[in-house]
Amino acid sequence: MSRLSEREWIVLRALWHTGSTELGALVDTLRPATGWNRNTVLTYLTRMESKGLVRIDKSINPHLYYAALDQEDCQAKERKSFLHRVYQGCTGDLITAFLKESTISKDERDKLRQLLDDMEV
Amino acid sequence: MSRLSEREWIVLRALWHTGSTELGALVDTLRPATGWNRNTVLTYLTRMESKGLVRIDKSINPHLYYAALDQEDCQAKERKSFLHRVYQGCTGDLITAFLKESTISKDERDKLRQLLDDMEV
DNA sequence: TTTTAAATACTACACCTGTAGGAGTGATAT
DNA sequence: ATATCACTCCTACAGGTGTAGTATTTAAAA
Repeated sequence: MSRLSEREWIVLRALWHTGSTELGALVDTLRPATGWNRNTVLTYLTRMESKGLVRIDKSINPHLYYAALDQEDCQAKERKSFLHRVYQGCTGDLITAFLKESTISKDERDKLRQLLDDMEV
Repeated sequence: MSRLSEREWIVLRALWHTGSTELGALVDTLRPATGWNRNTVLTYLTRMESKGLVRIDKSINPHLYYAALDQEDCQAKERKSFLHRVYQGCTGDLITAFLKESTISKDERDKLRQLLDDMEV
């Protein structure tokens, strides 16, 4: 229900990326960036299962771990929370701030312009 | 050092808004939206002081409470964290997502277009 | 100046989070 | 078959967070 923690995002990103994973492979994936101990990852997974963030297929051995939530749903929830927490709902200010500090490519700028144009009724 | 919690944002927003505040006034400001007990607010304030988020002027009575951090700095930190956590650093995707679900006014759209144009070297 | 109302200080407690260690269990390599 | 190594389960523990209650001090009102 509440917001995902930093670590939960890291775990979910890995699971979204790989689809379904055994513990060992997941640990290997995560270790370079995080240095997490195998049991640390396992604890995260089981805690996240009880929160409904992860699904564990225990019918086979080793178990298979899945993200239980849709990535776009999680992003949407996080967007909403961020927008209100940091910008009190003012999307214009938010986008302006991101835009000003970004170094997006010409292509991306064109795509955004296109999006803006499409919004004119 | 670590990210601000939801509650910490709420307290800081109030303090940014009012500049400096006595406890009673702060509680009155916060209660409608939060229902927080006076001592709950006080606990937040003292904990936030030890984290360097709030400054307390104890030379007078009742004490005066201030935000110890700059709002724009906090927003920038949160933007950075959000960008990487949720969009792995891809500002274009992020802005697109916010734009698509927004209902920003024509004025704001024009301002954004202007910003994009200014970015063309 | 005594009562009262507000403010502060101190304490509490349950739940969450980060981070594993140890013990048992199952599969695998020899 | 047995030793080994990964995997799972259970346990632990410190520090953070949400949410106050109690006790004490200060200021204001009567």
